[in-house]
Amino acid sequence: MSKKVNGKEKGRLSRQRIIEEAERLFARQGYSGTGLRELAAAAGVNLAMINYFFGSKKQLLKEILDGFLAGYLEVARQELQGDEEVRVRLDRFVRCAVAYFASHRDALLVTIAELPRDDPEIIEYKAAWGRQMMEIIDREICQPLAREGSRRLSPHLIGPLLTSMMASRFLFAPVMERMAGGGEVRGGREYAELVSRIVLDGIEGERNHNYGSVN
Amino acid sequence: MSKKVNGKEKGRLSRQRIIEEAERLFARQGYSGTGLRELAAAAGVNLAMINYFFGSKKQLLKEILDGFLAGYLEVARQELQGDEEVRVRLDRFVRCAVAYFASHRDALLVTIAELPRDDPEIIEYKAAWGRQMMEIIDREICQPLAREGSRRLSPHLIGPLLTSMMASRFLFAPVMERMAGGGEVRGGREYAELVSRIVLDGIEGERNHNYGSVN
DNA sequence: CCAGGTCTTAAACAAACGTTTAATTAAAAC
DNA sequence: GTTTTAATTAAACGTTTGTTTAAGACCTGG
Repeated sequence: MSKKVNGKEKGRLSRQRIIEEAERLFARQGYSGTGLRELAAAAGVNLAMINYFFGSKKQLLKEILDGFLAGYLEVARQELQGDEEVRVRLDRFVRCAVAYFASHRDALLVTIAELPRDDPEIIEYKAAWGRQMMEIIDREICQPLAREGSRRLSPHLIGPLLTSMMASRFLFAPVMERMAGGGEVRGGREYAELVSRIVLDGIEGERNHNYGSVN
Repeated sequence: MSKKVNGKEKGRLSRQRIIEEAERLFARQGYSGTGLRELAAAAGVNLAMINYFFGSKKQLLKEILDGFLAGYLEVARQELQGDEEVRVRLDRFVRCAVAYFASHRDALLVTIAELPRDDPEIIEYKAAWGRQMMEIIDREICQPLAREGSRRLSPHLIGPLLTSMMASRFLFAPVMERMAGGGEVRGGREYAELVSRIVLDGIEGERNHNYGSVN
């Protein structure tokens, strides 16, 4: 162990290690299901360090959620806006967001599992993030699509829908891995392509569109 | 309060009330975040009744997961098989599954939030359910589509994808409700239609399919 | 009426929980 | 070299946790 750090960095490293282990444990056992003693042991720090750095367990959770959601929002901003047509930007966004999810898998799982929780300390801040996300999706996807003549889509439905699609693989991964004959964790590349294709053209993908109306 | 039940039914009613309140509380506070005393108070029963009926807290969770997943599997079996073309059956399945999710909202949230947990007592049983689900989806969707000439789809990707799409609205609902200017819980009918349309034809829906290849 | 099963209760158990305190070490600043 | 500041430690705080126990209430079948 490299205990000989420059001094000033020592605390920062402990702090970082706590966050990383918290994401790992919260994803596997849940936020409430993970004790601070177990977390401290996994991170190799003293129990009191967690409250020293973050003030409380809930504040640590907030920091994890904030870090992940801010990064996701950043991806949406960067990939969804531009002069290209909606299809191109949507395809780019899906690929980048899936890649972002893959590299922040634990934080993603923590965020999704804590989404439905109605803790008053956290829900309002999640709503604030949601408002920004809806704004981007409405401006860059829904409005352009409506201008092209497609039916008007509500960003409040499309936003969660897109996010859930891109996250589905990671959400189900623990179960899939336990299933025989499949589920080995392959590169997320082809998965991103599948999601993009379905979002753009449906499950049959760029063919067979000459069916009559259904129902 | 109708305390005057036929006698033999009394226990069954208490048991039922415990399950209902457990779904409600687990959905809002998480499984680990809900204490048995709080649950007992909400259900109007004595603390010891929970262990009397279910043996342990984890067994109660298992029963909730099992009830929901069995119902979901039943919907998939009933709506996905038949002689109609894939599009028709998929459309029907999406509408029925969304309706099922809507009427079992709390159990759905509990199930999704507990999906990534790797508790050895539960994960193997979740995997058993997943295997049955993958079997149905492969037989009724992936294979017929491949026969029609579409690209071969992996049920291990399509299954979680479909489920996540149909669940997205309910998963994000607590956050959406807190957001201003939208998110009022409207009937799931138009939401089911949106999901079905995207699955079948993509986000632009039944038009504008004459774009060139992307990227 | 009484025996037998189901259901309900209050009380206690050890263990684990999140948080706080006070004392100590180590590096930085002056 | 001394003062400040940041990082780390062990120990204890009072609650709350899931579970168990033993006794009592209730209704049912004989």
